[in-house]
Amino acid sequence: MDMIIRLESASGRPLYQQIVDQVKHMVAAGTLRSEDRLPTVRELAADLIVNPNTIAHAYQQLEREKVIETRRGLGSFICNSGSPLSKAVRIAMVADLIDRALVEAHHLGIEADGVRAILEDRLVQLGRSEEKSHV
Amino acid sequence: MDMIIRLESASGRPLYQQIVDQVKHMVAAGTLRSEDRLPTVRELAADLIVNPNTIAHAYQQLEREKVIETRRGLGSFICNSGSPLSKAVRIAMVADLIDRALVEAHHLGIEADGVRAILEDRLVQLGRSEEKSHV
Amino acid sequence: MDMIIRLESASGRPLYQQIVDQVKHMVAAGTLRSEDRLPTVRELAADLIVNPNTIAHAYQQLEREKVIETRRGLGSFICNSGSPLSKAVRIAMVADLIDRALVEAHHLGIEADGVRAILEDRLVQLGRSEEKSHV
Amino acid sequence: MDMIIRLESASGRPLYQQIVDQVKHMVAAGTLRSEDRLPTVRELAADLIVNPNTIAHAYQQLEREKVIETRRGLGSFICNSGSPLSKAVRIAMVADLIDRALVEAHHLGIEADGVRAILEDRLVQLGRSEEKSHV
DNA sequence: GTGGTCTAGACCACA
DNA sequence: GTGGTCTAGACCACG
Repeated sequence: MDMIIRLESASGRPLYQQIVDQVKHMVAAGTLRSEDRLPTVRELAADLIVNPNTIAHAYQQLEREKVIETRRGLGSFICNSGSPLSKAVRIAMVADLIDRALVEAHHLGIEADGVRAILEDRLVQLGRSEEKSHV
Repeated sequence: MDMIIRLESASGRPLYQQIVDQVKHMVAAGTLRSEDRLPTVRELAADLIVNPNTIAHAYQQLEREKVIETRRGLGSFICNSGSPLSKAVRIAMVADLIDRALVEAHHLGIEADGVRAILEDRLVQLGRSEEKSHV
Repeated sequence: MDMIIRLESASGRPLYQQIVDQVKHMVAAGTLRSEDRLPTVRELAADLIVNPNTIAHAYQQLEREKVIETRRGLGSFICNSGSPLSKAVRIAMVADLIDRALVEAHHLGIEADGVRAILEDRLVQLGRSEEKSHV
Repeated sequence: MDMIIRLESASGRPLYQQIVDQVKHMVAAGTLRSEDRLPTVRELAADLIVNPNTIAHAYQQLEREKVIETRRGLGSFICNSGSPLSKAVRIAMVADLIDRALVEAHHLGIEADGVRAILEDRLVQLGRSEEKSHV
């Protein structure tokens, strides 16, 4: 199975960050599971046609966030260990992201109920993408 | 009334982006309303003790997003936009931000109910800052 | 004032890690205080005769650990914000380091009281180096 | 009796180093005593499911540190060393490790009394693992 | 001028 | 063969 990552070099978002985002998304969606092995740094670099250092940077950030663990000489693997951050910090991080979504929603003319509906929809989508990957 | 903006030079988020965020936040909360006049670039630069270029950059972005309108020789004013984007596009933009929050929440060990609770909390916070502005 | 860092390229310990260690040591000892400005990446690179990327790597790690904060376009500054890690994790980290010291002490024939004495001595030294820097 | 070693492939710490640490820990705790025989390289490699080279590397380092002694054709044995280093050097080595713990503790917001408490706790833990080995 | 990102390519430790 | 470290040098966003 290939891990499918799609980079947009024009997006302004750093390449390594796009990789981090997409791996985290796949883990949250269940497409990648605990103990799954990621492509090696060199493989993914060749696949995405970017410098191996860029991939290494992304993998190191994923490891710092405890999304993956790297076993020397073997490769990198998804792990599901809990975040070492304090609960208050974790909630603040999510609250900040929710805040941004709410402000943006207001400017786009989407009210509270609309945001609630979108939230429920995305929760379902994230859950279902797991089933999709088994079809 | 002064427009109160608080910058964190350490947040990693660019200063101009923080200004954009906070102006949009104030509009979302009702602290700023259509036709309200913003401080001039120079005034705000002196107030926040930052480079005027930084303020100008922020105002330009706000104008691009149709949050404010600059009238030659008169200053910048909040305009009630009415987003020109289609409903589907607008929902997709908010859904994308919600998605990021959900992915992050998953990795921080915060489940669906936790995110719902945070959403309700932030909705209340946004509402309250509106009430404060009515005092 | 120069920030004095001494690298041993033969020590096996990565250069960037040696820089991180020494900055943290100086902060703990009071030689560097909140709001003190660090040399720029390029300055320190020229000073230590290493690649600027190596310094940048060290500074980024210090920022992740909330030892310094970097203000875009201005430089890096010592900050004294608390660790975002949960208390249990923080205690475990220190306990692990203490454990290593205890095991090493045993193999070197130093018993519990000896280690306690060394601890008290180092506590005093760390405190005093602050006074020394003011002479 | 088997020598129980538990490796964490995710810890970042090299496997061979973890083996060295744990053997030294067992000697410090009294679980292993002078003249005790260690498993052969092949036995331990099979037991831990790692490359024999890794075990050999660990044993070589233990021998360099005079923790074990390899007797041709007989195997490896714990030796009660008696470090050849001068007292001043030995104290300096432990002091350096304590220093690192203190610097880390400072940055994690753990004060002197907290470190003292952790030290006493770890001393008790080391002692208890010795008692367990007497059962 | 400041740090951040990315490329290219070398060397080393580890398994 | 795997990732980690370091060098060298380019380009860009930010202030």
